[in-house]
Amino acid sequence: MHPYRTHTCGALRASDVGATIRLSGWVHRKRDHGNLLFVDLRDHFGVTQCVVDTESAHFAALEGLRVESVVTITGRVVARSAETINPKLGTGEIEVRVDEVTIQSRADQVPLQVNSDTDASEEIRLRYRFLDLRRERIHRNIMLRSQVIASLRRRMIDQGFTEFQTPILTASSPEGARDFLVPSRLHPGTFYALPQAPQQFKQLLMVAGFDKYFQIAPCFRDEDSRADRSPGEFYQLDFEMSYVTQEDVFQAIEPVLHGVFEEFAGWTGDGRTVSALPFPRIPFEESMLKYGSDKPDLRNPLIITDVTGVFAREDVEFRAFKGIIEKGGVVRAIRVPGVAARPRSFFDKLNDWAREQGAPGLGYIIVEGDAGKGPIAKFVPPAALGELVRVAGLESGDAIFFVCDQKGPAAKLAGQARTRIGEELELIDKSRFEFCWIVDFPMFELNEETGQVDFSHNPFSMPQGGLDALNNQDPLTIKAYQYDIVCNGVELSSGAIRNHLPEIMVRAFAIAGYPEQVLEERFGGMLSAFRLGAPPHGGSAPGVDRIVMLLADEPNIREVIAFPLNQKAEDLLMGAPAPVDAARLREIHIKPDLPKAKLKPAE
RNA sequence: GCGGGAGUAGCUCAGUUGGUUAGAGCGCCGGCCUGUCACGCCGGAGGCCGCGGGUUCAAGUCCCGUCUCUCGCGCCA
Repeated sequence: MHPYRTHTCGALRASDVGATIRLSGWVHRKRDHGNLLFVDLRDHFGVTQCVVDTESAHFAALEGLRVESVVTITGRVVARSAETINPKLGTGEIEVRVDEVTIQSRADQVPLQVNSDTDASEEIRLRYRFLDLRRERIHRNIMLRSQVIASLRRRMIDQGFTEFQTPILTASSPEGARDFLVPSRLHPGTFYALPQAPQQFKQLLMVAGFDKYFQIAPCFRDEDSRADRSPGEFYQLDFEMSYVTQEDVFQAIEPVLHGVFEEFAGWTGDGRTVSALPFPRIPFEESMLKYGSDKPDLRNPLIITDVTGVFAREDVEFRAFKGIIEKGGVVRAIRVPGVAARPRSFFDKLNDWAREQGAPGLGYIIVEGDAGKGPIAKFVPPAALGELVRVAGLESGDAIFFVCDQKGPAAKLAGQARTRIGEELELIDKSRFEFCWIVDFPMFELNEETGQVDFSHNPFSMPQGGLDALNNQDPLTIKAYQYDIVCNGVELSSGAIRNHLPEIMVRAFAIAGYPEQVLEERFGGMLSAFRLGAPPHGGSAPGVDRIVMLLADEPNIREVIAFPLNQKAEDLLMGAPAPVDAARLREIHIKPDLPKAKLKPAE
């Protein structure tokens, strides 16, 4: 017989009754009845109940074992009597009578409870991640992650993509985040950068003629974390295609994402559905207006409208808004159906929330019949109210909330209010995955601080209208072939049709204030490639961690990463980052210059 | 860098207006229990109340400082 096991802890069924078998696993839980002891033995595959009584020489050995110890149990499979069958367990029709016990590993008292839903603190969980990963929920998440990646890979290959590897030790890429740097030993004073994305390499692969590239690519960015953004490193389904239009890119990747979400929508067991193909394409401007965001959650039925015209009317004398409108501001409104009967506290709470966001408040009008009610209704005479009702599509019983500010901040606050109200009223249907493409991003934007025109996103996107637009159009009106894919308010990726023409690149960089020399210095490799025959190409890179997070229905990205860094980008289990010997530092020509307060003694 | 929340037993948390010896659940240790499956019952150990200072007759509780964790903003596709 195999020294460790003949079956896994999830395998035994009624048909195995009578067999002599061997199992190995962790002691999940013990139920000690004095002369009768039940041990739930757990491994990756499941749980099996093992039974031993005082007749057995092994009773004491098992009784004295703490949970999470590892044992090998040899015994006979017996059927459970009808009333002791456990339907919650796959192996619930049987149990194992213990004949022999080998203790493989004794566990001390555990710092977090593996067999319980009681949540431990983030710090404890990360310090003892190997224990945390034994727990059912996160164990399942990591398995989901593996299956999602396998599915993505299979679907990409089926679509005719080829998987490549690109360097980890490389030079800075143009993504705009802070690089992780690796000092060079052979070239004193110089550094590699870890890739923020394989951006330039995948474009070079297109120039090299490989046509359809993909990679489950590790990406590194030295930026602070968020609940949906892991610090340091993350994975993207990075892909790129040659001789494609924007629409070709959408049609290539949509079925992959749709397919994966369909495949795993049932993972949480609550009947989730995926929006139909093709996913809606929403221009950036429209998204900012209607949803107040470039990553709208389409499960939220609330829509924002522009009602600047109403408050600009001569018969409306609401000075607070008028003053802002005269300085070029706008009024955005959110129609919220059927909340007229809500208590005053509902409106006050939203007003307080808006103040916390730094706004003067969240004005509103409640529509009842032909009349408007609420603090600012008195400034809006019947004719103006009529226009408001028409513009915003109001019905009796609705409320309409107002945000007034300059265009950018107004859109943003209205978007936040839309989300807030949607959550408050539980309007967001958690059983849906709603995808959309956001298209026509602006190529340039005005830098608020410097007043200069700057790239608004990836500088390597192709401007719509090409060189002609760059030469003859107001830069701030030029759109790019740049797009994001969004699901349930989560930005899964951005992508673009790339700019493969050096003369357009030179002109675009000139508009953003970079002389040709800078372009040559930083991206000379790509430029020279584009001067030796480059195909038109484009692609995108959906975030794998976020896809898994959505499918696992987890609010935090760390729940779908086996060994995540904490919020301060530390690995508490491995002890990273850590100081290194002076000798190692000399070798790589580094002399630390530490701020005094941050000096920590090397342990 | 900035703002919100938190830090009390191995873990998760409660702790009233400042007032005896700081509690609960789970875990741990011991005892009882032959059909449990979150087994049950009895008993016990375990606390620098994050750390430092202050106010007070008296501080887990109030004040100041500081550290740590966490969520968000800035930053970042």
